[in-house]
Amino acid sequence: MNLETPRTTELPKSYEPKSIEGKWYPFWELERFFVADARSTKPVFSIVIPPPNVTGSLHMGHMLVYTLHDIVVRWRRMQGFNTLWLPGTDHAGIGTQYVVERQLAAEGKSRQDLGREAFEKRVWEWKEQSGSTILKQLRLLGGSCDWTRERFTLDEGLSRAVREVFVRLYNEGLIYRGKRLINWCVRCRTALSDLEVKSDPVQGKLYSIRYPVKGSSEFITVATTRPETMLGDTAVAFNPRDQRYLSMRDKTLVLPLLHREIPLIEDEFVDPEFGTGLVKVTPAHDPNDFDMGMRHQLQMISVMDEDGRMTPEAGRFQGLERFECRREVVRELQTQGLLEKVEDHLHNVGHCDRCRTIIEPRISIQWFVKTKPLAEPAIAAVEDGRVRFVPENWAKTYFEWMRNIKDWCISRQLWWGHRIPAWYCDQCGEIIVAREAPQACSQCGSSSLTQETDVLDTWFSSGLWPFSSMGWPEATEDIKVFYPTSLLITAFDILFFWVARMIMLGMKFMGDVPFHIVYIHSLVRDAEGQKMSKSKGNVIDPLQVMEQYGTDAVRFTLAIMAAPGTDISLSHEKMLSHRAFANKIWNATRFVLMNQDHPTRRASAIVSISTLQQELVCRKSELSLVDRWILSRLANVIKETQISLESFRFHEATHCLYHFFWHELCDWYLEFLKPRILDSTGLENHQLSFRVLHFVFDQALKLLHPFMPFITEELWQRLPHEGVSLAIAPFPVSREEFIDPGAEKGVATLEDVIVKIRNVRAEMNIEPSRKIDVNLASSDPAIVPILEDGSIHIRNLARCAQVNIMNSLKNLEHSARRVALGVEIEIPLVGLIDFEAERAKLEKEIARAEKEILQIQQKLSNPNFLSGAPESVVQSNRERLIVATDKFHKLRESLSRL
RNA sequence: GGGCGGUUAGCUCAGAUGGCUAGAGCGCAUGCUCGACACGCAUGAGGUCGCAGGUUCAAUUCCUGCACCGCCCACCA
Repeated sequence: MNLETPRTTELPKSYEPKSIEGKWYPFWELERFFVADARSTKPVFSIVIPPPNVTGSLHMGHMLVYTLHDIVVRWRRMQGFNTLWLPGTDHAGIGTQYVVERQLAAEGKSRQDLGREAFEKRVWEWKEQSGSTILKQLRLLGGSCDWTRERFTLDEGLSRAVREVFVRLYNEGLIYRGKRLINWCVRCRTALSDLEVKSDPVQGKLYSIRYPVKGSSEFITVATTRPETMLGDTAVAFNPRDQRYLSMRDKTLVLPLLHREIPLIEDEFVDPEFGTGLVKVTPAHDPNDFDMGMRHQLQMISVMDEDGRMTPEAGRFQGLERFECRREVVRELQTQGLLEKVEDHLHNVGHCDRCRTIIEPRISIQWFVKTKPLAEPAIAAVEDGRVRFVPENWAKTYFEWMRNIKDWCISRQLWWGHRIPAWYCDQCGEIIVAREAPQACSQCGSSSLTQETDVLDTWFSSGLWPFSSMGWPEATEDIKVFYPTSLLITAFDILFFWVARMIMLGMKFMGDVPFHIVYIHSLVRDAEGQKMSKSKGNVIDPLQVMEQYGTDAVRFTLAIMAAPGTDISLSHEKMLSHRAFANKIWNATRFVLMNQDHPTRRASAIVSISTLQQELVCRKSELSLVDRWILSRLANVIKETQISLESFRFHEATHCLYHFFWHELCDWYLEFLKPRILDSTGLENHQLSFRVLHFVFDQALKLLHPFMPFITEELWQRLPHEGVSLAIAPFPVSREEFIDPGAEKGVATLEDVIVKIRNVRAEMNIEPSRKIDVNLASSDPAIVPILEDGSIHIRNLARCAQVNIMNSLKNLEHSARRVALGVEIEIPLVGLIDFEAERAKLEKEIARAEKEILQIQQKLSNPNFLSGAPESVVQSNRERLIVATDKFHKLRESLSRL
């Protein structure tokens, strides 16, 4: 037990986040509170970070996902779990390479100028220089990661895991090398997976081209958006159900410009309704055509190279850039009278996800993962609930994709990444796939081997993250203890890229799911609901707003807005109001601190919290109504917080705590207590009340700590406390003994009575300093003792001189009457207000209202006004009339009561 | 073309398995230098819960259709 004597340090009147945020993180880290223990016997809670791009810096999306991580992790840690939050970064192959290439471009250089080795060195340097930025920022926001376990996807250990997986999948035939049509980015000069292609609408043209029929003067017409690809055509197709072309089925066509003979084929794929019902088939440059080419054993002619320039196959168009070639082809066709028509055509075109260049479907030799066999167990794992999605409708999206999964192109012609562990024998061409570089060819024994130059898709290594980060393929302690992880928190946009692949690879190599729950968080948008982007200039920088409003306020804002399934429209107003909440916490606690030093209250600080709680349970009968009430409310709030957190309803947990702290604890409980606290005579029961107060604040700060770690730690350390840090203090547990519906109902009645009296005071303009008498009556025998008990509070909070509790009201003239929850209220007004003056005031206002009504009515009955004035003006006058009439009636009512 | 989500106060949004006087923050109005807090306190105004049907004793909540907005996937050349 570590108890400190209360401090009397003067605290600033308003909360200054900067003055305290800096000191706690180093303390937590130094004390190793966040380090998980593989040998602990406590129940385990583990989570791995979605590794950010190593060269990235914190944006609001990160801030949200890390805040949610930290809330869950801190909560579980306080609950006594052996908690691991494993941090790290991703090498982000194409992304990082693109960034460094742009840097080089600014120096007027290309990666080819440097050469592979020098380029890789350059990227590593960049990584060393900027690689820890985002992790430093993660500390700033309070992320309670276990830094002793930090990993990087290109670490030696993780690279070993990558090679191990590659070799095993290859040996099982689940990785193969093949010549396929893939998505090619001519700028990045690499293959991409289907997921890395984003299709955007482009305003293009649809060209109708005539293909002459061999041995006749006839021709047929095909339509295309990409005339340059016709140079690679190896057939024209129609649907066999299409009667129009059946008679032509055996004809041969002559490809314009190149005069190559191509067949007319029949294929179900062709839609007879579109265009002429005839499709040119270019197997080497279109996915659908590729499939047709495979079905009909068509020749595949590549007319474009890896830079998007025309190959020798394109005849005299060789060397032209692809769009230049398009113009040339069109012009040539036109000259020859083969261009029938050109129409505007809006269609979707694939773009490189990274650099936005238009994708070129291209045939090349690449490495693929055969995904179907991996997908099956991964689908089953979600079907039978071993992996659960929150919100659960995401499972549908997951199934949809997984059930239609296509093979995954994993090779990239990049230099930054895991080099594929395959070697080619220069002698016999044998392919050797191995964990380490082989000495000699397994086939011919030649020692002249060349390693594959391609690297792997970044997501290949990310897909192993939950176990590679824990030391796999070694059978480490960490894997035994922390795998499968408890939870994954991530955004929906990497559901396929990452989540699906982790499930597939986890099932395959660990024989178990990588996590039990996938929580899909929402997108952070700006106040207008727009996506944040640099070009729109609506980006909110987390570091800047953390500075401006305090980290805790920003965290709290994100959490309270994180309703599952809806996007977050982040605004400065929201963060401002939660900064105010932090300030409220600060000042309420400051109030307690300012008053705890009185000798009669010291006693409350001498016991531990658990002892104090037990004492309050035992002495419940001695507690006052409001003490029993706040303890009951606290117990219910703990329960609600618990339930909300268990179901990832962060917005509910935060709402509940916000309301409890501000509107119950501060607005009512502290106000109820003030007279006692300020009374320094030191009566025994005051001391008990103070113990309740102390207990409630301890619990409230603990409840808030996962959301607002800095301010709560600071204040808790200043209060008498047990333990060295809130970070490892026990999370409150709801005690049934404190739940007291009677007290809750009683205080609700008191509050309502007080509100109704204030209501009258405000309406009648009774000066705040003027004390009034009230008569209260209730037919409910249970309420009478509550009123008697609470009359002191009614006097204090409604500023009453006398509170008379009676069987029935006196029915006084010149009084105001109200009904609260089961209580009738009567307030004598004689002597309180100057009836004459009050009446005169009201009559004057009534006259003014009448005049206004008359004026508007006159206007509205004037046909000239109605026809001449703009509709908006007429409408606003109608509205004004309604308002004025309403006001008039209210004033009349008040007058009649006087 | 298929799928998902949204439509509730002036604004931004909560309202899980149907029943509360439909809530919060900001904003607005009025009044408060009441010994924690003006980043505050008190009081108040403001809602046909997108539209049309249906189920039910009861629908903001469940079902069907429609309208508008946003997103994802697949794409017809």
